[in-house]
Amino acid sequence: MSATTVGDLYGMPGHLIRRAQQIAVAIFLKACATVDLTPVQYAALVAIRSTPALDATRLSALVAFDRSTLGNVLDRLEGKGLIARGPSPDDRRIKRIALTPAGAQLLDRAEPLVAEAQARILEPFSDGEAALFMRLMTRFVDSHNAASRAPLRRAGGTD
Amino acid sequence: MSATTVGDLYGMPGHLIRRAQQIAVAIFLKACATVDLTPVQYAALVAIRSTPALDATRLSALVAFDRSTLGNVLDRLEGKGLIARGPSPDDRRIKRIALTPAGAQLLDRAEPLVAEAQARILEPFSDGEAALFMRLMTRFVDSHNAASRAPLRRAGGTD
DNA sequence: ATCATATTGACAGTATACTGATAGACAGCA
DNA sequence: TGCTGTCTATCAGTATACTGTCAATATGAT
Repeated sequence: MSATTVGDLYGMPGHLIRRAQQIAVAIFLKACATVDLTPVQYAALVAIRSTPALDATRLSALVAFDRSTLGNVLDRLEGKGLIARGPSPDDRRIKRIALTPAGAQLLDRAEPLVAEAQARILEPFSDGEAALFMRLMTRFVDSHNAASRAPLRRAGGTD
Repeated sequence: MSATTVGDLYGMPGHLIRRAQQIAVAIFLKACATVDLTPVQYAALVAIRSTPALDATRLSALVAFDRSTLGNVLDRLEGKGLIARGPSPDDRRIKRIALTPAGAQLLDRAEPLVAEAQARILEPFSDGEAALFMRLMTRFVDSHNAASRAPLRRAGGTD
């Protein structure tokens, strides 16, 4: 039989990945408390800044968000005055998304904080281990890219 | 200067970990569709089975859930008839949690499915890489254990 | 015994994420 | 032109998480 025990749980990749995500988010939020940004909001702002005339569907593919979730994220960013949404001249289905000046300014302030958070996330590792960790994780998400509902699709030209 | 671009995002540990979690959950849910269990629900059931006279607070520490979230998880498990909650004879604040026969049976059915999901999660890796991945992840969550709101605390005796 | 403190379970509020459905708009084809 | 299929944004429903708060209950110190 060999029924699973709590101890077995700790050795399951799914459990470790869930814990890692809990931890990474907590570190990010703590580091970015002064700019009041979540990891997802930060990623959205970065993608919006570096991609002109972006629409929600393309944004969701760029940063691997679920489309259904993205609408709420954008609502919050718009509510905070960090982005603006307007109609597209070409296609009336599309809403174009752009940073406001306030959004661009906040993003500038956020960047060093995010860099610090990322460094803190890798703190348990030596330089070599960190590189190895990143290589393994990159291969993991690349190999499994199609497995989640929100697969990442890199932009055509802009980045 | 050197403003972050979308491409930089892909190389951030936080982003990779978020993607990995998306992927691992998707694989789990697909594998366990026939038993209708989420990763968190499965972990709760395993912990409940292997720990007699468990209460919610101790359970949350065992599997590193947030206590506020755990109440809802237990509500759902109770609604599905998989667990039962009753008062403790010693302490009227505490509700004891136990598996129902239906819960035990479902857990038995779930276990091979979960094992398959865990194997599929590690599929991108060779055996050696998978072991390395697990070692790095284990050290990661152990080192950062205190960083999240729901740090894991292993049980005293039972496991 | 009483009072200060801690613990337990619960709740409201916010944010992320997925499923599935829908309405509006576009594009290619008969 | 009208039909069909596709794409866009959005919504309802469910599940996971975190913050902060609260009342009821225990516990330890006095």
